Amino acid sequence: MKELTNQQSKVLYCIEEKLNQTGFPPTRLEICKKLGFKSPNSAETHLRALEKKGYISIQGGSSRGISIIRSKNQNNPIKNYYENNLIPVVGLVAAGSPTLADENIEKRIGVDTKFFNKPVDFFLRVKGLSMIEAGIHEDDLIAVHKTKEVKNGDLAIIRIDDEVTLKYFYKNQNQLELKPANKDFQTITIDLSKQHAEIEGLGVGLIRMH
Amino acid sequence: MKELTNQQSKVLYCIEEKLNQTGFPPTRLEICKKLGFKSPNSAETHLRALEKKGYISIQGGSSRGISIIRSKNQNNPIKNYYENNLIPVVGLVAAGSPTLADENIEKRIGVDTKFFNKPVDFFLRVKGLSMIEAGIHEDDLIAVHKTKEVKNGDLAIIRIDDEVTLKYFYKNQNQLELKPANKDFQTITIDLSKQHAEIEGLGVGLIRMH
DNA sequence: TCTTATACTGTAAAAATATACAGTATATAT
DNA sequence: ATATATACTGTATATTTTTACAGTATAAGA
Repeated sequence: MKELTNQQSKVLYCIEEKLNQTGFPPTRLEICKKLGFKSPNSAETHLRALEKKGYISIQGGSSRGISIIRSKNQNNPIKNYYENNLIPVVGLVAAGSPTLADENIEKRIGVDTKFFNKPVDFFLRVKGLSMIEAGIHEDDLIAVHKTKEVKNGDLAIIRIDDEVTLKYFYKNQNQLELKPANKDFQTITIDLSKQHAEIEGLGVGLIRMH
Repeated sequence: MKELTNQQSKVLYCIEEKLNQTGFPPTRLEICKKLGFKSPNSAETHLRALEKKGYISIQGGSSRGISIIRSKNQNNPIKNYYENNLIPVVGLVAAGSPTLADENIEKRIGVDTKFFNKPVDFFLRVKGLSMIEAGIHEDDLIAVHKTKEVKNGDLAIIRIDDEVTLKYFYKNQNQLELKPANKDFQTITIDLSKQHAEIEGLGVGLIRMH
């Protein structure tokens, strides 16, 4: 299904909301009022876009003739929610691998996988203060996208033997540098011809609970 | 609940059917066509009777403004889903109030309200660097729990006139101190007997997208 | 008997609504 | 370079829709 723009999502939500509140869909003008548009045509064009992308159908010549199209795996939002959104939280123990094996999963949390810019495969609980100058605190959760494609300067999750670490990634030929964001910590330098390092993934987000 | 006549039941069923088929209620004329009436007033009077007996409510001045009144315990899973999981993100503009008015909502994101330790009412997008030493960066999202109950040292969202700010909260009698987490910024001191400050809520979490 | 509710037809006007058309502007893809 | 999609304002009009009013008729209750 084609992705919606921010504005299109708002219009779709506006329709859902009106349906939930009143049992009937909004008019163009009601959408405008709700979202601050000044021309009924603003609503109209968004509705046409939503129709084109298959999210709604519009019955021409009828007032409020908007139907939300619910595809098969969409029609049970609660089931869908739990299947798609309970992401595991993995504790980063001193010498442990961040695998998704059950014994490493602290809990699961309800976050949309598509919430961050890249899909989230798991969350990693941060230990230590090595990244504090990057605003990454102890016990923060780092949203990790599993990938081997990590560029220089990226926040990466790297495993060296059984030790997992979260650092800035820099690589030149066979030399791998893992830089902390804390003056009190030293850069880890690895000669890849002598020692193996596994790229576990990319840090694509952060969640903190106060 | 008052009993319905045969014809009134037919009209009520006609509304249900239309809702199931299209997602929006019928017009007077559509009811007439379905039930064989020749005057829109036939439908009108039946609708008034249904309203009087408490089966539907009619929103005057609106097309298709018919809502079927359902007993309280009938839970609506879709409504429930959206209430629980699509949390608004509010942009913290330089001089703006973090209200949930639609024009201030950037978008909505799929996060369980119960995910943080306290329920999240909205997310606030951080502007500026005044809290950077607390690991709060520009464009981070602060999960806000709407409350007036804020203790000294808490991360609070405070509105002074139209200006909204995120700071550490300290209060002694009439003196309110809002402390930044950045050496380059100064503590805001407010004499509450002279100036009003509104507690908008408590920061209960943080989300960052890389 | 008189009122009230039900159950309709028929007409008309006011109000709500959809929708086309003419613009402006920006971003992205081809 | 030229389309195409997005994201709007603003105006106008045809159509849809509500809703009031004027009737007719039957049945039930006070």
